[in-house]
Amino acid sequence: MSTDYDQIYALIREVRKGEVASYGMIASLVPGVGPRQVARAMRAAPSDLKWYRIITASGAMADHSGAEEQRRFLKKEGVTFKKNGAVDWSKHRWRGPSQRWIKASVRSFEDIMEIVAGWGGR
DNA sequence: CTTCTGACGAAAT
DNA sequence: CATTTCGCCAGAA
Repeated sequence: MSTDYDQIYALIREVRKGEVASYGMIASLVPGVGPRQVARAMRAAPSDLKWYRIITASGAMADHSGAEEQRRFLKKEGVTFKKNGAVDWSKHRWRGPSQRWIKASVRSFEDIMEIVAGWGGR
């Protein structure tokens, strides 16, 4: 549904330069949406969306044709990688949505906080 | 309606 | 770590 996609895009716009989020992290904030749906939304992502800030839970680039390009974009934004080539989550993990986004969410502030806490802030 | 297919994820091996 | 297995679930065929 287009509505879900818009929710997903809105969240990704919350991820700032030098930060990265996983498909699962984004999905967990949109009721009824799973990781695979976030991935599906990426295929039709608006050209101005910073799609490359979304990676897999393991820290690797998802398996798609633009993976190499994605790695370059992230590097250019200052994202660092570990020996195995995966993004260093402890240094670049997205902190969560802004206050403004939370207010617009159907979910309670507490629920959002619990979800974000589950990402293991480190 | 049934099957197949993923820019995924968590757990098991 | 790397691989495999299975759960998920919206679209396409």
